[in-house]
Amino acid sequence: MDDTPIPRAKPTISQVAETAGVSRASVSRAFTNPHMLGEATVARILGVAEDIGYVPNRTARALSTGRTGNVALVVPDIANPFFPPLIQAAQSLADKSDFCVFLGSSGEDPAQEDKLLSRFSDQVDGMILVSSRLPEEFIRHHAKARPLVLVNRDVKGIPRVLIDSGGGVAKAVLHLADLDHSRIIYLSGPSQSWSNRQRSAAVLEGAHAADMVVETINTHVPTHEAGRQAAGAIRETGATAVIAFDDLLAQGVMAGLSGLGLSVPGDLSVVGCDDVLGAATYPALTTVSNRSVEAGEQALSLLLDHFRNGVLGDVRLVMDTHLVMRATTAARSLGR
Amino acid sequence: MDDTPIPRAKPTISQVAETAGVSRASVSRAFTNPHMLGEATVARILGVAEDIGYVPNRTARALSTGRTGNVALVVPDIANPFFPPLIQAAQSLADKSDFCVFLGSSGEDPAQEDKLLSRFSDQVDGMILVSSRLPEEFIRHHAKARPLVLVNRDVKGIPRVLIDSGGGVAKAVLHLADLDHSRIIYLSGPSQSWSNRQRSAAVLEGAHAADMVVETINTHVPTHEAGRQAAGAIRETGATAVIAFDDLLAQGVMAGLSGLGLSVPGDLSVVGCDDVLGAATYPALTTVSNRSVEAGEQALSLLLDHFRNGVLGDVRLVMDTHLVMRATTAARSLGR
DNA sequence: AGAAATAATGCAACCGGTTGCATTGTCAAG
DNA sequence: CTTGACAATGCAACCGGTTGCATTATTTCT
Repeated sequence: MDDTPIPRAKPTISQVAETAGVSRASVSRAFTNPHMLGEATVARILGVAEDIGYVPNRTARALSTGRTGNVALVVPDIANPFFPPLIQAAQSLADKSDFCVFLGSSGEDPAQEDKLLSRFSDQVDGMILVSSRLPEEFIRHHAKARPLVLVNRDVKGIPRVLIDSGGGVAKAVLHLADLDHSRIIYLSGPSQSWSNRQRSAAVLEGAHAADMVVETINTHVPTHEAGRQAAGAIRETGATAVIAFDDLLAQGVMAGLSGLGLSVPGDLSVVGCDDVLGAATYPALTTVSNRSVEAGEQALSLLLDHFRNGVLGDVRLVMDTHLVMRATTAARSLGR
Repeated sequence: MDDTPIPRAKPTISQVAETAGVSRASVSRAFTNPHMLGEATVARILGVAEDIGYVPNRTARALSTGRTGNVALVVPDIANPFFPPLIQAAQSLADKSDFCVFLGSSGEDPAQEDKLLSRFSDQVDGMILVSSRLPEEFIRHHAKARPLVLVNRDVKGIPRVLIDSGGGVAKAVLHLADLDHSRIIYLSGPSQSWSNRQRSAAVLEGAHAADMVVETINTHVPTHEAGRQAAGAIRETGATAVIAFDDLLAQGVMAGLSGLGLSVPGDLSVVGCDDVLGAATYPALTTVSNRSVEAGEQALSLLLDHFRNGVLGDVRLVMDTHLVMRATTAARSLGR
């Protein structure tokens, strides 16, 4: 005996309309504009809907209204510990306004990033692009299709939230100068990264002002492994301190240095950026504070504001940072 | 002079049809079933589409076909370092099949998780639920609406991918026994967590077999902070070793212990789980390996298979783990 | 040459909602 | 009593695609 008890198909607006004895239009309005209907009618419709388990279909609604109730969030690499708190913050805020968020990870690849944006474009009301590696014209192009907010990327005319790590990095340079270092390394991150350009500039400028000499070493992607591999090159230079693009690199460098028999901060001082590992490393990493949670919230707020209040001008939100001194920096060792 | 050069609206199938001199049906087929059309016609249509920048609308397509090309991924807490690699893996695989992924974070709250699933339900072809905290009946209910795959949750009849940390934990217990510990603590994670139940059971069982006494201390959420706060209670018990639900807790415990003037592994041995921080902590954490990347890939594969090959039975994929010995375990100190 | 099979394309309904406009019914003002 | 204003609801078109079926043109077979 075949006892399939319930037909699988989800109830639609038509079924509610029929069993409530009203038109489909009325059912629709009961959900979106209840004040257009009599109180009793609304109550009855909602009752029936509840009974048969009806819930409005977001896809159909999107097609009809052009509003999807979705936003997209694209980052270079989910697994990079800088991003999850930001993602979390944005998602949690979106949630409160009943928005769903699409997540995309570009793997630091501009072409991939572009593909993701195109895929998302017609299913979202707006997008947030974090640390975009895309050429400016591409960003502009996508911004034309949908409202778009940038994080850590500075494109004139497009709303952006910037974490100004430059300030913190400048302080780090000063700090090293105080400790008597005169030859330092900047271990660079992705060349397309706005943050990297900013940090790089801050190091160069600060060092120049303090009369130190700086050498830059490039990495392809900011990972622990890349940092480790850079350790050898760093030793070759004879520098006594290194400022890394981010904590992951810094941590890698420390691992690599230790593998070469060099101690931190005894032989070299190391400074990270983003304060992403907290005090978890040993020695505890001196680094530049991060405000990614706030950045994620701000970016999403900008988007939501835009949805509600219409157009949104040339917003440029800057949040400053500071130096978190811990245990990986020390006075230049006498031997060097 | 108003020089708005391009009309903002995206081109639709109708415009392509008109300028190519064919019906809308043909345009549709040119994209989805080109072999039904003459070669020349397909070429012409595709050409026109390219010219005017037409790209099929995913929302409209979804409404009409019932297939959305989206999947949902729900985790308890994005910021917990266990999840990002899994998310990354799943998203990256989805990407290759042209799927978009919705990400939801429940904040360890079952009600929130339920709400997210309902919101996603009608915009996705399937969902992946990682470490669900939902009561079984709720999971079954959602599984009725959409194909659903579980990770680290064992519900009969629903496809699931399980990381069997039990094996690794058992080895950890043995390891501690070898080191002469006889009183140990299990620092428990979320009570709704399948992984927690599994680990807890493995500790209890292993300890019993080795004739050790175990005490369990509960935490609300598995965070660094929670671990830190548990340090006091741990000291009170007089135990000489602790196995923590995950690395975050273990790391917190170490921080807390160190604040109390106790050293690891001198005074107490600590074992984590998930190998999420690599060797980044100091001392480097002894822990149980994690296979979250594979788990994410497997879960998504199961879903995709299901989409293509129809129904999918009672799959239960188990991946084993092992103990990664590093520096936070040592023989029981003589003084204790 | 005529019939039947086959290929290429169009017609029109459908997916599940939303919304401008028309219709009906009430009530108050003139 | 009209009549105009307003409240409550229905009609039907629309959003942008997909797809079963019908139609027409072209082969192929006997």
